[in-house]
Amino acid sequence: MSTNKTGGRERRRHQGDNRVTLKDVAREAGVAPITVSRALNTPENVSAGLRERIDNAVSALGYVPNLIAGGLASAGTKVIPVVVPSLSILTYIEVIHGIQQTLEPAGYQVLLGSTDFDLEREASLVDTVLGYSPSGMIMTGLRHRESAERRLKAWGRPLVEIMELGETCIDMNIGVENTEAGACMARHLVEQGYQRIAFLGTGMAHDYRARLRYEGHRQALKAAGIESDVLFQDDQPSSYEVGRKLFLEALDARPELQALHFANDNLAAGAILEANRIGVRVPQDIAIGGYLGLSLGEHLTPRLTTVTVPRYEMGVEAAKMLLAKLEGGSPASSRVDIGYELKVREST
Amino acid sequence: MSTNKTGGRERRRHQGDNRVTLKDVAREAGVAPITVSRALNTPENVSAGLRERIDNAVSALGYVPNLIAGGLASAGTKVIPVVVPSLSILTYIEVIHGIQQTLEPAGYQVLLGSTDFDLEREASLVDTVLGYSPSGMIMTGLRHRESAERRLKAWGRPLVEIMELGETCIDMNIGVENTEAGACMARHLVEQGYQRIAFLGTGMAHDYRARLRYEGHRQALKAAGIESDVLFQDDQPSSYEVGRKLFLEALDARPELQALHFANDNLAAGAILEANRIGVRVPQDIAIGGYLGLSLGEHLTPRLTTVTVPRYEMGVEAAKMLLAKLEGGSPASSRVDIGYELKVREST
DNA sequence: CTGTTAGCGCCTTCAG
DNA sequence: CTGAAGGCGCTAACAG
Repeated sequence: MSTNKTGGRERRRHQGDNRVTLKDVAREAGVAPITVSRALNTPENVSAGLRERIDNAVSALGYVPNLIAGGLASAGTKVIPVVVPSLSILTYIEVIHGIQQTLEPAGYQVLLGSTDFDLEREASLVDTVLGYSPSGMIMTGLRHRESAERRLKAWGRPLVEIMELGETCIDMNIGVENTEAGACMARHLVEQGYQRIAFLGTGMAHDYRARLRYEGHRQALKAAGIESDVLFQDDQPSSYEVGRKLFLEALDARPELQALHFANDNLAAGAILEANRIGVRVPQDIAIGGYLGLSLGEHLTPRLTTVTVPRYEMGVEAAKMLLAKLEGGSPASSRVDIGYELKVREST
Repeated sequence: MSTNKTGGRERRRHQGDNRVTLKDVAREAGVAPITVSRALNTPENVSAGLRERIDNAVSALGYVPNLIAGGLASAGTKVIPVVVPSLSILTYIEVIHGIQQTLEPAGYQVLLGSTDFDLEREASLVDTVLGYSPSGMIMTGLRHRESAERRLKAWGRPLVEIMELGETCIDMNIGVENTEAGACMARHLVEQGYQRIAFLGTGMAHDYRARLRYEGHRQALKAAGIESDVLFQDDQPSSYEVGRKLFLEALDARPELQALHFANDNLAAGAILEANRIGVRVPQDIAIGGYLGLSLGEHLTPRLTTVTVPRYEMGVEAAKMLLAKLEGGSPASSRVDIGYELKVREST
């Protein structure tokens, strides 16, 4: 059945290497391999007749391009590494979701990388993923190891740094002003008349964006002439459980507290749920504010006051910026402030 | 500064193609390229002296391997595509997290793919990701398009199908018996003495695993001689909001209902939160059961009775099965039942 | 233990 | 619009 009349000694080295190649298609269609390549990648450069013959051959043989070979030859794969600090934090998941939903229809695949908030691992991850000759890349935050930053700059392809906003970025930047967002909630609490206010966070030793929000919180309280150093923190990843613990701890240690500013909605939700359980009234006994805008917040009783950040949209926009640059043009802007919004609900 | 004394006409075709290659390292260390390759991949096959010279050259030049070239030459990249139906559903996220945490330390990267529950897209996604010559792959569910299944079988490398358990799989399988899990909760509700029981789900038209749980629910009720067709459903993705809507709808349409069996904890949580808000007592006025074991369930008042599935662990195990096979051996078992557990809490 | 040789499958360049 | 030649960077196979 095979057309293998010419000696049949072609060495097939790798196991399972029975895949149909461009060459097979070319033979079937009676054209040169390069013509098949063109018919697939730039059909407008191939006559209609050949195009059809080639398309037929492709589906007859069930040809699927080897993207690795293509990537090697053209020095770039349609892979976009997305490096985030954690996959257990909903925020990053939602951003990734936005990125993926935007990139996949454009023919790009997301290569996932997680650093666990460790810049050293981030640097080595950068080395690894650059090894896949990606066309572009998305990273979290603006602070990186010197070595990673150098590598990325030398690489010179489209790169979007997300979640945070800064004066200088490697290539493109989209995010929010964490300091301002933290200050925003703090000011709101002050305006509501609360005086004894605490900040409650977790993993702040490595999550510097949370630290920035705390910094904003402190500045705002200081500006209002209020004690600004009441801080409760923990090391574990954010969860309802940690929020609950922090809440009980604060209640116990500083019963005079009037308002709690949580570093994120997971913690704040854990606190409200515990308040429900033990009969602490929010906000009458104590007010609670969060950060993020998780949908859960709207379903709690009382509904959670929070500073929302459009996370899914941030992912979408980051991907669009990348695509714009990948497809030749330059993005509308290489630095976009995705913004945040104070949602005053019932918990403050 | 450069050592480019030999004519300097080497053609560098691609933009930005100033990367250090294996050849550069070889020249620097005064050995053949293959020796560098070996020093990096199988150091035990290179003498200590050369190894050191090579390591020095590598760091002096800042060499980073081109994984694409390596992948082409050795017919396999250290990329593992993970294909899931959705990135907006926490379940899959947690599984992915487990997979990623297990694969990354072993030197593999996760390539993300999402099908939106569309088997047609799944099939084309399979074609695409196979183009990256992955070493192995993880897919969701046991039902695929004929074309995808054929392709995957012909591919012949390690593949784990997750989330569901079945008689026949392509290569390896880990998951739970959805039908039994559904029956388990239904039986529990009957044992608690509830007679008028409804099932409430969403997206069941495309999510056949949810349909299987409903099927189990029906069988269990039928076996107990109870009306088993009370079903409320919706098309949107699961969310607290949809759970809330379904809950109100059921309350309104069938006030005689005594227990609600939700297709997942997101929906069930939405219902409990709404019950809290409108003053419906759970379980006194109506009982509520879920499926998954989301951590939120333990923090609600009342705490949610649910059938838990170890999602993170399933990801870890799936990755381990894959690694076992990739690293030559064969996994302990190629079909593992990760199990589920009925957690009776306060909501039933 | 080290090197030589010959590709992996595709795409870039340059000719026709 | 189509084709021939050569190479992307690395590694498998086979010597020494």
